[in-house]
Amino acid sequence: MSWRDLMCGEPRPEHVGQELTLAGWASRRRDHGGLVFVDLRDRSGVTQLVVNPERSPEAAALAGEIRNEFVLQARGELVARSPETVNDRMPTGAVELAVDELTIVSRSTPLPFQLDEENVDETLRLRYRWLDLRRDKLQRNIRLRAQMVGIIRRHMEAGGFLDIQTPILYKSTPEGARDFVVPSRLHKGRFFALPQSPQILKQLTMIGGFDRYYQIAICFRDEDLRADRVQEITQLDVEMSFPDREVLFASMEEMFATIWRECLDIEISTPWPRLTFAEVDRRFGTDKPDLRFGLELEEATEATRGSEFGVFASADAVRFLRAPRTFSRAELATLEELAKERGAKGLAYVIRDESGEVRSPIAKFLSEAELAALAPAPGETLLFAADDWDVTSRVLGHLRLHLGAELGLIDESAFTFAWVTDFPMFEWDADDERWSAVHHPFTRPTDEWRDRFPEEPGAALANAYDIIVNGNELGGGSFRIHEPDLQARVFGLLAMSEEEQRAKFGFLLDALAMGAPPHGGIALGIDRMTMVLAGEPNLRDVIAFPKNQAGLDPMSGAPTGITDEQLRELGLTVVVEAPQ
RNA sequence: GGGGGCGUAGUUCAGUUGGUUAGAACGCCGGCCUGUCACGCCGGAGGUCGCGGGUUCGAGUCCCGUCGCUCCCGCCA
Repeated sequence: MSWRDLMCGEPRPEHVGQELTLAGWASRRRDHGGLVFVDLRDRSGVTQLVVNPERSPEAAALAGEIRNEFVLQARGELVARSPETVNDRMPTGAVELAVDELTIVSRSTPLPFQLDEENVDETLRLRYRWLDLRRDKLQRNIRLRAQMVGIIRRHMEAGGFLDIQTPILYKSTPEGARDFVVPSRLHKGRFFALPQSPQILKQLTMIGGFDRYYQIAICFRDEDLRADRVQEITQLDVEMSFPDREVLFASMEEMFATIWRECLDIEISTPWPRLTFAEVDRRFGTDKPDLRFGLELEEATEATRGSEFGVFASADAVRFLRAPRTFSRAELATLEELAKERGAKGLAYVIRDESGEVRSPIAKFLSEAELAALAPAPGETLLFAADDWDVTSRVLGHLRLHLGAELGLIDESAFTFAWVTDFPMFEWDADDERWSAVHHPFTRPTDEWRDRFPEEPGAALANAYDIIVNGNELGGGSFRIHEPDLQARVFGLLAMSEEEQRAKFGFLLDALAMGAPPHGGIALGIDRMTMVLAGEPNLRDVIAFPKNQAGLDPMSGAPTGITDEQLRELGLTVVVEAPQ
């Protein structure tokens, strides 16, 4: 006898009259004393079993023992339900299995939480993840992810990209995020690092002659977590030799269009808009703007240069949002809190109410000319940030998102993709008093800046790009440096001595010196893509076995201590006592 | 490293200005029930109110500390 003839979600009227065996979990039992109904569930759906003592006394006797999440196998005849008992809410609601033979394959202890309960404490869900995974939402998310990965692989293979694996045990490059390190038993006192990205290795595959590479790679970063950030992320890593930006962009756009079409039945329009970093920073105050709504930042630095309001007159930048309504005192206080959270010292505002009256604590400082330049229309509120440019971007960019949601400006059904290009090469690290790479130190400057980036590092632009959608960054990439002298100059600007360059990246410089083709690529976050695709606010709900926000696994207890014997073998001493 | 929120039955929650024996729903256990589909009805068990200390005649409730989770800031080339 076969294990089952159909999945639980499959029986339809055309199967009526067939003898079938179904197997799955008892998601619900309704015991009428005589008749017993069981909702039998597997990954495909649910079919109702009817156990009738007149049809099978043995099955009826056993049915009384069924509890939630028992695994059952049932053989019987698929019958049509009488019209008044058809359940329109389920796909299999017109039929049911009249059970002749029932087997309790596997029993379950009472569950720590119910599978149809919402808002169950996440720690509990993670501890019993095998149960959590049976819930509809997790089933849907994990399946969606697998479907998406399948599409990605087919797309990359069709484009001639070769799937090449790179090592998980690799070299620590303490630049950027903190490394996860792994001690070496064979070489005591030495450590591998888990890759933060296969960046250098994929460049080496180009130098190694595979001119199109892709990999679905796991990358590790030992940093604190967030709802949308975990320590091990899965990314689609792509690299090509003799790269053509149009080819790469078009390929990615087509891939996303296919994913959205096949997974959501949604057509996304291509090609996507391309915006420079300078433009999105100016208009939206962020490098990953949500383009589903307007409410763009406006600038008043010049208009208020001579203002009697000292804060405006002396600030590097005075910028504002023009919100299409008025706010109460309490609402303004909330907005000011949000602004201060992002580093603002305060939040000045100008309200012109419907009657044309201007209400503002700073109105008395503003001249007629200044007010005229700002031009608040009746029913509008202007919200100001005055500080250095980056602070005004951060504050107003954040307020813009808050107001977009609050004022209902966002079309929740829309997916607005875009490319952001021309990122700065470098940013000044005030703590370390040196330049650091915005993207990574292998990123190529634009042709315009190729030879003169050291003259004005803060203004130099990189040939780098990000994919954004609805305020999320899904990934980014760049063209890389393939000339050893240019690479050494960039390392040099990053305050890396020649010895340091040799120690950390000597092998890359050597490789670049032996016939490196021009190359470039992109990396996309699979987890975040799934999150956007599934409409999930929490990254952990699109990962089968995630860790919690503290980076712990409540299911297995990892990370755990290791035995003294293991420590001895590794040549390690632990100086911190692990808590119980 | 810092800030906000939460912590009461197996689960999700309620619990008034501090006041009798801490409640509800679901789940669990027992019983009844042949057309339910969140089945229904009757009965029952189940609590160190996260933990420690304090104030008080009296603390789930107020105060202090601590632990855990979660969200955010820093951090994440």
